[in-house]
Amino acid sequence: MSDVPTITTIAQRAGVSIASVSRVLNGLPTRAETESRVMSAARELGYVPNSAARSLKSRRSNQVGFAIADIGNPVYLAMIREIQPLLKAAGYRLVLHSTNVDAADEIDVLRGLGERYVDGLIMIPLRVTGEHLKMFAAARAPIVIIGSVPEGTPVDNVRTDSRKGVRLAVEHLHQLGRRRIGFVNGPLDTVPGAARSAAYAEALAGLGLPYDPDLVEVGDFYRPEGARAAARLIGRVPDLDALLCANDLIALGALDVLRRERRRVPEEVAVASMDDTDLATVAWPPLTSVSLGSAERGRAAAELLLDRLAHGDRAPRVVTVEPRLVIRASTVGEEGP
Amino acid sequence: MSDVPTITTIAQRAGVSIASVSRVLNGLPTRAETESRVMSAARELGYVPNSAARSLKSRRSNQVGFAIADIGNPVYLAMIREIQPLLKAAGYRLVLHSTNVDAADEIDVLRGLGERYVDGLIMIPLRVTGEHLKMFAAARAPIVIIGSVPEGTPVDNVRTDSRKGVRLAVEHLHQLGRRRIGFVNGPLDTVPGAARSAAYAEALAGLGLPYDPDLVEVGDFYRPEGARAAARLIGRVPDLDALLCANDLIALGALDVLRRERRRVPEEVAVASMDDTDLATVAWPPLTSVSLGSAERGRAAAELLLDRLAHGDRAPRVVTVEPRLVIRASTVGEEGP
DNA sequence: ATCGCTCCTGTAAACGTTTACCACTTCTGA
DNA sequence: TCAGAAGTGGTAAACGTTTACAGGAGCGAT
Repeated sequence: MSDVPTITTIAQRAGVSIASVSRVLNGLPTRAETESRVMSAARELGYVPNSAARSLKSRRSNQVGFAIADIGNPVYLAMIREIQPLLKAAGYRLVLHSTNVDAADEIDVLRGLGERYVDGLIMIPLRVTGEHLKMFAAARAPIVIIGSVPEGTPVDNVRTDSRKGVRLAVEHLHQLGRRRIGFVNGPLDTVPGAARSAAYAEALAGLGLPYDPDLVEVGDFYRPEGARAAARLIGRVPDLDALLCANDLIALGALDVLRRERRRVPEEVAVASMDDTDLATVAWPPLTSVSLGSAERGRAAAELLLDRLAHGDRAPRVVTVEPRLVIRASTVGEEGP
Repeated sequence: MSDVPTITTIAQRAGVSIASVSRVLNGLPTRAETESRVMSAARELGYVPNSAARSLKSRRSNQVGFAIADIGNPVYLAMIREIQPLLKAAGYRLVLHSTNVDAADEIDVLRGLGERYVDGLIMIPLRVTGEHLKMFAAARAPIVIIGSVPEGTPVDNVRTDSRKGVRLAVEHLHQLGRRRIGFVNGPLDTVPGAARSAAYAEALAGLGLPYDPDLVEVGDFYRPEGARAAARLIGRVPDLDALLCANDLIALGALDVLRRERRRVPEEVAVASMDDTDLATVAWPPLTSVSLGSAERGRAAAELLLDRLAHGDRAPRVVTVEPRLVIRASTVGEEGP
């Protein structure tokens, strides 16, 4: 294969200057003959513009980053499915960063913004440290954060009212007559863990139920540890009649345990969870789960970013997505909806 | 915010030339004093190298593309989970292309290789057209294809013996005494659809079972259509005693239908599928599924690509991953393994 | 014929790096 | 003391684009 053709090659072949070539290729007004000479030279050579050179000159990479803790979690998947087509339609490529649940890795991604290989970033930080805030403020490219950030942080923000989401689930279980409502949470030093922990206590208080620390167990956000945490909880509180899990993966683990222990769901223990991922409809019984609008959040984040990329500066905006309880058999049994 | 610092800014501040700055930043031998002056200037300015300029000069983007038909399918997810860390460890970013099950979109991605925004590409084409082959041959960056390509195609290739995979499943069902083994497949004009179709017929022949076209139903590779196809099949062949599904999503749809029709699984109808994604262990009953080694294939593809990126030209290589039958309750019941 | 206008195109600079080449300094060994 | 080697750093070119600027052709109006 000979050398890769550049506009210089085209210019020689067409007998014009590189400026004319560039103008033709970018659709600027040109004499018809010049245009056709350039176009056919380009076609014959199989010319494709070099994106590095174009980026260098134009100061735009046409790429957007999406940084998540772990692709394994289907919540993020639902978001990517919304984000990717939107970006593509707007002419951006998607650069995926999976940060392995590692805050230092997240900081690295933020620092990487300085390299300008992306024009903007959507990030779902698992925890927001002071370091994060410093990087947000110093960032040289627009950032959209999915999850909560402190007031006044100079980034666009898409959040969900997870407090209300937890309340919806707890009230639902309460309405079904359950009074010993256990809670299996993820790490308390993560954004969702902390929020759900507070919300659980608040929801109980709102219903006049006592907060019993024995009813709470903390693990991580994945199925195997979810199963272990649920087992600890059930072992400790045999008269448990409902279980709220901080996400669907934890709930799958809990279902595994309940099945092993031959506790009927929902007759003996009703199970509800959060995120309403695809897994909720795959599990048996299908999981009652609080939808935190993952798809909507993904879409909103992409729209915020694209808007900012297109229209430049404006005040940071906050979009809030309403949670929605999706009732399935794991709380109401098969005769349910 | 003032202007973004470049090596020129640093050079001025440190009182040296840009060449020295570049040398220091790249760790080339330099006098200690120069080095420290440059380093502190860089630190004070918060310098971050510009990736477009670096790419332009070095002719490497430090990015690798991964093109799949649809992120929704958990098979691809398993692959990304292997690929991403490997690439990251080698200093490459991952650019994700979801092509919406659209061959023209795939061609676009291949054409995009000419832009040189990635140093290499891993692709899972849903069908391999002549156009694909032409692009493979003309590609200006290394390509790894997951799935089968014709002999002699100048790309690295990771494949799995899906023929054998289907045989494993059919033989398993046969061994369980099933004789009316239905097959729900995806589109026949896709690589996996065609391969599995042929393999199913072959496996039956190998067992001396007749091939009955009534036992085969074609839909797409997703759950809703999987359910519809399974319903058609069951309606047409009431004495069906086993169902092989071309992937896990189809099987989930089939389970939905069987549950609705109150056919016990596996007592009345044994269900087996292919891909062995996470969903297989979430479903109820857990799905017997043929693992086509998605994780291994992802890892192998990443390793092939990284090897080629590091060591340049060599003959195209083919890696084959052995399928493995994972037996669960959907064929052998709960007393199973 | 000259002027001014429009339209087109070429020259050259710029984007931010890396690196070949050369000049200068310092050191080593006879 | 001096030749030569080794070490160090500056100048400038190059990567492949886009684009400001200016020059030239063509044309209608004076």
